[in-house]
Amino acid sequence: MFAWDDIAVFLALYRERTTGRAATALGCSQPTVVRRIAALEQALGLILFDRTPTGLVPTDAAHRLLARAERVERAACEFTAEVDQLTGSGLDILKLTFIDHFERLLLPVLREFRTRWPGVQTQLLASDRIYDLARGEADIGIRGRLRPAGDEVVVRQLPPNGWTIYASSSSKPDEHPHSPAEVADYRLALIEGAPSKLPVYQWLERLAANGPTPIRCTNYGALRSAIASGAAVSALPCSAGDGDPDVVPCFPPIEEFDVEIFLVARRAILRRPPARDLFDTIENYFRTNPALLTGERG
Amino acid sequence: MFAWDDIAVFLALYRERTTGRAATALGCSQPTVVRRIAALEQALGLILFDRTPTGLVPTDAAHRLLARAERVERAACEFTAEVDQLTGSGLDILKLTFIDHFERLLLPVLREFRTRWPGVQTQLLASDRIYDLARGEADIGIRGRLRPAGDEVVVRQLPPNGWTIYASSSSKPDEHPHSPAEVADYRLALIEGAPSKLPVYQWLERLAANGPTPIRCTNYGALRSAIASGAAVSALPCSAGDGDPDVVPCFPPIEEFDVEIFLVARRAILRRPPARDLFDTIENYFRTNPALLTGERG
DNA sequence: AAGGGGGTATTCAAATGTGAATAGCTCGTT
DNA sequence: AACGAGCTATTCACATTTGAATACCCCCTT
Repeated sequence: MFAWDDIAVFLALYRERTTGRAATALGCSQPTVVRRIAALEQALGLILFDRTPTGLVPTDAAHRLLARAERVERAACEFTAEVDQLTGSGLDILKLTFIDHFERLLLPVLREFRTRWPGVQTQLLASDRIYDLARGEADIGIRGRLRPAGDEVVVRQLPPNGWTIYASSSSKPDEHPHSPAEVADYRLALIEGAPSKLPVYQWLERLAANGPTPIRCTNYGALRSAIASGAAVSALPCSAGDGDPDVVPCFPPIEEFDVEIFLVARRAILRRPPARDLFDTIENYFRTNPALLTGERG
Repeated sequence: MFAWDDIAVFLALYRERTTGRAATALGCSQPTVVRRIAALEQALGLILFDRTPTGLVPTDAAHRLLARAERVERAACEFTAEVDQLTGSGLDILKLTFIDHFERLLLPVLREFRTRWPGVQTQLLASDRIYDLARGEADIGIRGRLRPAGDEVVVRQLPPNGWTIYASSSSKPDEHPHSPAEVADYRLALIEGAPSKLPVYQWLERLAANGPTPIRCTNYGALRSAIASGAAVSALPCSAGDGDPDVVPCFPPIEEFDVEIFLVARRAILRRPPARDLFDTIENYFRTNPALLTGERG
């Protein structure tokens, strides 16, 4: 059996990509990170990172495990959130809830926020459940598709989340499509579950019906792996794909597949300066860097 | 920040009720359990257990935290399940998925199973997601309400899960109802989310509309606390309430609120003797102790 | 009243995990 | 070719955590 704590090491390493940065993120020393990740790999019987002179790069196994690891982290965050409700010490804690991969997109913002307000703790809650901001289950969040309603919440529309087709960054120019019309000629990866209802994946489903047998994935992590490995091409949100060194966009985002995104906060919480600051910072961050969401357009 | 590992200590202690048994369950020594739980309480700023000469009894806070802690545990189990899929070493692992509190109900069975088949590992997967047995995401499970279908799975109907109204075990006879007709006269606790669709809670919703303002809970743990504390009465499945020292049934289960329960296994997995054994043992366990599910009926 | 069995908490030597310093590696630059 | 920046891995003295033994406490039985 492995130590659950080591999952935190895995996540920090996955996000920071070097043992040194992961160590500061975890609040321990660099040798400790080396040992703990080695111990985890040993316990799991699995290589999670390839060691390179520029840092650690996650193996395929690591990509497939990411979603599960994040679930553990979120469950732990919810545990502490509940603790804080019980102790009533929630006064200086901000509960955040973002759609899936946005957590990573906002890492620099959150890091800077934590240094600016060292006394304020931030907690990331699970996003697969719909946290009801009006009831105080979360303070600030980013929601997709449906505009949140109600007097209790303040809503700001962000630049739309663009989507396009991605291929492995190691693929040659002729191994991936260069326009939507060419997509049908390549092996596709499809996603199952809730995301499969997005227009872009429904489009891919229709294309796949007449093309080579598609690869079916149960979550974004697996989908990403399928693309990164070069086994297939598929759609990803630009907010996830554009920052990912292992995949490249095949062409600019397809506007009709844009998904609306909203920054939401409890009205009450915004009276507290740190919350107001974070809210404004996030809004500003995406307004000044819209390409993070929309992708690079012509 | 606390150590995620200590959540495992909390869970073991919650289930075993003594530091000694928790220690053997965790595979560490009794002093370690004492220190780790003390450290956790210190870190959280919360008393989780009252120390008595007969063992540790969970405080109200512990009851409210149980569900969150179990989520962490399940997420961790899913993590290892994924690891085992990746390493292909899943040969001697049985993946189980039960509806919520059944995990605790089956503890004695699982413990005995583990001693009878020491080489076989058991993993409990999250039950809030529907694990598809046919696809091999889980091997053996207990499902409610809908009879699972398909050629890939073997299904056995278990005795129905009975439901009745429970009150605090410290309440006096005149502080709780003695028949369904009297229920409307007491303060009720109601549950939100998926369980609220069960007939028994819909009945309570209707009763509450004309009675004192009800207490609303978001999960079974909170509901149980509300009842145990004496703040309200409400419905619980007999499989959960009858084994709970802090609550007492007010009258025999109401038959019309019975919920059908099915034991399910992948057909393929039953060819392996340990799986077959566990399957038969669980079925037999509930057939010889139907009251565990149905409750004590006049 | 004495004794025994169940529990929690404490002690102390031994095992384990930790961090500062550093070795050793691969790059791009001079 | 030498250098320095940036990284992973190792070393070793030190701090922390662990477990066997045991103290201690409560309660039931004799």
